[in-house]
Amino acid sequence: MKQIEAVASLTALAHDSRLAAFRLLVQAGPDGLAVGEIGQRLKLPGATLNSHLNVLRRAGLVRDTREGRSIRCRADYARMDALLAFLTENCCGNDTASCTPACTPTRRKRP
Amino acid sequence: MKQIEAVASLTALAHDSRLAAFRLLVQAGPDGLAVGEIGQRLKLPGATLNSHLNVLRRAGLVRDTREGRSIRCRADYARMDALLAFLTENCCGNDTASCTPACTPTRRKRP
DNA sequence: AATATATTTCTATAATTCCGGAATTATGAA
DNA sequence: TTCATAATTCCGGAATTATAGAAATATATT
Repeated sequence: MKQIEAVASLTALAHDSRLAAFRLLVQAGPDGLAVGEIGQRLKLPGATLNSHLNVLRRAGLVRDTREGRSIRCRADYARMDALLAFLTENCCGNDTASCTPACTPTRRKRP
Repeated sequence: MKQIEAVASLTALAHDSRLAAFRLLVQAGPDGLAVGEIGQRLKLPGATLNSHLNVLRRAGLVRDTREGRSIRCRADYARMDALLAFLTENCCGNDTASCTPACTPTRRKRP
């Protein structure tokens, strides 16, 4: 991931409503949520929500597909992971001695 | 980590110069870098750099200690990790079946 | 076709952030 | 104390972003 893309992603997430919307989608999983559903949960006017979703879309963090007259949004996990990797890239100059446990994130357990 | 803290951290990182500075510190490791050193590497005027560092400090992502007339900055790894954890929290509703490998970030291996 | 629902685009106002020169503060050296 | 270096604060104009009403578009239903 390029720095310019990382900044776009971080900018997209750096807002109360957008971060809330993105986390809803992350937690919703592969099924995602319809735009209207997000709006109901966050209690946002349509135009406001849409402009925020557009920021997340441009950043590549949210994808969507039309389903009838609804539009279903999903978090792009690969994009999110690329962003997290970018932040910790070459942490401590890859000197594992000084890097652990200092900058080793506590990660979810793999099943 | 609270949402409001996450937004502050993301806002801090959502800028070209600030992200570059933070990554320099992440990669520098426990020794960190002096303010002036960061300024030289990023070629930023003092006032500009300082205002950016203040944003990172307020967000809790950068700590510093005075050393003589220099001030040495360090990335706060715990804070960074908390932010990454916040983003992926309860991913896919913790349904590991749908969550792997979709939203399992590839992170650095533990040594 | 006519109507209802879902979402988006357009638009304007309000609010916030960015930048860096100049002045100021802090520390160490002569 | 005087001087030099390092870093910070102050300030205000320029640029960007946020918000949401109204109008427009897309799809489904009758």
